[in-house]
Amino acid sequence: MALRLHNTLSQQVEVFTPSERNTVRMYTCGPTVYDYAHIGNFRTFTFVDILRRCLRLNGFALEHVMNITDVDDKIIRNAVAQGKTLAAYTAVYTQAFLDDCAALRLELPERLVRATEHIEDMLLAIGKLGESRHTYASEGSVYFRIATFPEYGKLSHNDFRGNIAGARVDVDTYDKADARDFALWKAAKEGEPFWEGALGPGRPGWHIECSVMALKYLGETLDLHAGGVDLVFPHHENEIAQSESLTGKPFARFWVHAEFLLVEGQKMSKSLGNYFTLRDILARGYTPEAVRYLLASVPYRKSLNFTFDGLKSAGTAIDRLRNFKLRLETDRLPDGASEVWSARTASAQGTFRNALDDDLNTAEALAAVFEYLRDANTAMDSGEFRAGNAPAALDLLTAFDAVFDVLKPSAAAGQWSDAEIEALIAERAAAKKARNFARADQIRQQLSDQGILLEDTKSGVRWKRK
RNA sequence: GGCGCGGUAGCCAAGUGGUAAGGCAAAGGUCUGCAAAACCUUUAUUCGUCGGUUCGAUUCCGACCCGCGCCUCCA
Repeated sequence: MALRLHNTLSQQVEVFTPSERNTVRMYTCGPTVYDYAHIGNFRTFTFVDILRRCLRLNGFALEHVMNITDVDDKIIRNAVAQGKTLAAYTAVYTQAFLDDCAALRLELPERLVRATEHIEDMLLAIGKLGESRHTYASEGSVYFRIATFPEYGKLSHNDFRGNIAGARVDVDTYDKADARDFALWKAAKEGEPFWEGALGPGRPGWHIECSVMALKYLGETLDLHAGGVDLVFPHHENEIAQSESLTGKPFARFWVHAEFLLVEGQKMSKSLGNYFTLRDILARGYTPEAVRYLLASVPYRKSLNFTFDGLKSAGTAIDRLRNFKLRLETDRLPDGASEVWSARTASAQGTFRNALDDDLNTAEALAAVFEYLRDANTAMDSGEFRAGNAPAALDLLTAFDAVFDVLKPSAAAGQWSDAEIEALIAERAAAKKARNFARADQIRQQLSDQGILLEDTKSGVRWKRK
């Protein structure tokens, strides 16, 4: 079954394949590094990560570019207020973003690009757009003239031929010819950092950076472009207008957008006190894996209700998966292999993969794994599941973790070495044999204090870090 | 007002024109020196509301109600 994705352009779920050979050329919108990224941002970035992994699971190679927007109004405002250079200011939040991504196990794109390192490219592109009469200058700024791009609105499915009834209009509309026009180059204001160029002192508008960097590294027509739904309009619509005006070719074949995240059923906002960064959540004692699991478990096209209850239950679900894996690795199972279970495992793999292929239906993929897990546990209890079935079952978990990536615990909680732990376990076994349960429990407690949990099973003692 | 998404058990959530996956929570049970792990049973006659089509609708159509997003910077 081939991978299918919802394409915002067609508003349909379509079979996805790269246009050439086997490599997917994709671009996703990255963060504006004016502050720590919040949990809503990470919903989208987690979706992109899941998308990457599913593309790879389908045998595609990736050529993925993501931008870091390191120049914009807020950055300039904050940097100036703090008396820092743009570079010094954005370095802090860029690093914080990368750290957060690492904590959430988000793969980095093949190429991470910064807006400020492509100013020349942007100036060139704006110049070219000028030559083809897609731009006009006003009070030192340069704008893109939407009227020159008749297809404007094809992504957001808005019909802009009439008035924009009810739409609020930008305060600086007065220097634009049309409310829809957007800035390609913004004239520098007093005291602001700026770049010097053919267009006069200023800085690039937001939309142009994505077009320029995508075209530069990925060519005229991308296979896939992704981001959050809120970017559909105007950001991606504007990218299309610029890019297609430059190249005359379709900018991207697939546009894929992740829905919004709510917190406790409400939209996240600083005034409601439900605005969280990853750091805020980890500081409350939740693990990055639980956050990742929760963000990944709701299919990307459905808005995700982020709750602390949900985070807790994600943690419990992960524990159950880890326990299952540990059991597969440590239980002494009867020799041989059950044909029934060989078939059952293969079927679970198939269901898992098909669910992901179906527009990244992570909820259904998880259901396939849990259903299998429950039945396999039962079969292990009854002796029906045999040693020869374990490798395939572990393969299923490997496939699962290639996408969800939550099985390996993040923090090495215990300071003790494996050898020290094993020694204590041996001592406890001896104590138990001598029916010295007080000493046995003492050792259990001692290990527990170090974050080590012992489990007595039919196959012997096994331990894990909590 | 325009465009888009959604309303399924206590919470999260999948899904199909043929009679409701999965996770978490809760209760009871099995196993167990203790603990952990694991499993079993129970928890939606019902899928926002009202109509329509159909032998049959949660699933299709229409209307309405509610929530959310975008239309200005925004994941």
